[in-house]
Amino acid sequence: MDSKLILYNTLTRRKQEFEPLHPPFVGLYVCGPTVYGDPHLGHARPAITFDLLFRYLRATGYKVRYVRNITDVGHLENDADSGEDKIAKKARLEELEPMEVAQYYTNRYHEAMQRLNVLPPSIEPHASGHIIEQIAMIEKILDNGFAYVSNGSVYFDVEAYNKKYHYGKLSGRVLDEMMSHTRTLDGQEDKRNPFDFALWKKAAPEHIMRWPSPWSDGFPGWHMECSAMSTRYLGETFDIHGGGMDLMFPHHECEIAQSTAACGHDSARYWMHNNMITINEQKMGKSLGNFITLEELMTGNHKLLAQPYSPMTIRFFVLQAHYRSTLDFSNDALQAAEKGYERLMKGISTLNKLQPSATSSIDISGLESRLTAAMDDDLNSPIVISELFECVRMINQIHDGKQTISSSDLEELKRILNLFVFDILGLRDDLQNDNSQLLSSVMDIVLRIRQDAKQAKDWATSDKIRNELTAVGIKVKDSKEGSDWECE
RNA sequence: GGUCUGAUGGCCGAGUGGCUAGGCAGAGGUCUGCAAAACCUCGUACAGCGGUUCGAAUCCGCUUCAGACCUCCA
Repeated sequence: MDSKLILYNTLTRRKQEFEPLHPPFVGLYVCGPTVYGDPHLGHARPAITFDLLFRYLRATGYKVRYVRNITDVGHLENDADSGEDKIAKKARLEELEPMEVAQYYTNRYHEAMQRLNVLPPSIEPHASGHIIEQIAMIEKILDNGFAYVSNGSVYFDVEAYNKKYHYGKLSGRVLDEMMSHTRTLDGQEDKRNPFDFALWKKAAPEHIMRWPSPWSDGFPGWHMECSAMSTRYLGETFDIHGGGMDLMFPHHECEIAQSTAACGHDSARYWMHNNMITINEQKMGKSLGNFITLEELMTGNHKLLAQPYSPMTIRFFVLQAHYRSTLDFSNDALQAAEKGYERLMKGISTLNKLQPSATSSIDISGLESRLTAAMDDDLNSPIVISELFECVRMINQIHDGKQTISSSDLEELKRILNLFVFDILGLRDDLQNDNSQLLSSVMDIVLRIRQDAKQAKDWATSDKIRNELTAVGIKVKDSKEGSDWECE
């Protein structure tokens, strides 16, 4: 496929042509979930966004190493807290081993991702499994003079770093301005400056998750894991770093600072950030308590949900908006996505039933390049979908006998749609179920009986068959050629 | 207060100097014994006020409103 991918790079605040360091290889790192709670709709956005990127890069011939971490340690409750991290806190509440909690929610996350047809990353490293790498990186930062030890903890010296480099280059912040607007919090007496952040934190006696280090028994700071693991698996410099917009500051800013302080140069060349899913125009998030878990969405078991929504409805809903736009949740929007998804899938199954003609009255020559151009333009999946709906209209016109398609065009159309609908957008036809083969044979019999009744103008019988099928969720569709059917 | 986004028809959402996506919902029609599906037609929308331009939803300025980040968060 001939493509020239353009991506919006948060670092430069503009769209740039994507040029990998070592083609055909691409290194992609994305911030994964913190596994202390059930995955919610907010988690679906970055997962699907970067799944789309992963799939598209692969479809265009790149060999991608996609690293997405599991954060199972290291997120402090807050700076004013005793330093106990979230996982340990949750563990005490549930009286479970911390790793049991992490494993449970990791499994839950994987289940949800599988249902959303999100491909597993190439490597899924755990923060707890890379303490050694994190300690080594902290030592390097200390050696380079951009960190200091204080009372068993290690802090990043933002001021020293900013003299040589630019702290704030990603988020557009200026250190001097930040200094004049920073509140002083309690429990920060170990730090030289309030905006210094922890690289290593000494554990309080009651803290369960702890590891030995040259400075104290403790645990790594919030941002260390991503710097350490991206370097470990993708090298000091790699192609793309992704994550949610809310991670831009401080998380990604600190990652840049850490990697630069340790290695002397930038790590990721392209920074990509997906936008948030909002609910009543507010960010959906754990801290706001307005989130809907993916399980609730799929079962409909939540007071805001009018009905359950299938995983593919959710995926389609996410893909119908561009990843850098906020996407507002509502039942109306989800229901529209559900209908749209069904229309697309019905179109694909109609395509597979089409009979070719000697010639084509339709023109599909520009289709693939339009679809590719849309994806190349910073992953514009909404445009891809609008093109696909044009195809559905075309398919239905052919089905209705209003247009014709040659066998070579038919094969080409099937190839292109399979590529974009299933391989790149990652949709799955969930409208077909496992018993479809058997059901289809049974339906053939039933419909033949009904056809006989119609021939005999026995409308009472034919209507009875149709009505009773409708009652169990099977819709009968009559046309000139005969009868067809579909499940609700 | 700082940094940064955004405001598009009933709803969701692309686009971003002239040709004004797409889906859902709605109206009319074709087809059909009826129904459904499908197909055809239709809404002329871009927060407000100025400015630039032959021409702006699209560029510039101001105003209003909303959101994100600045403490864990996708």
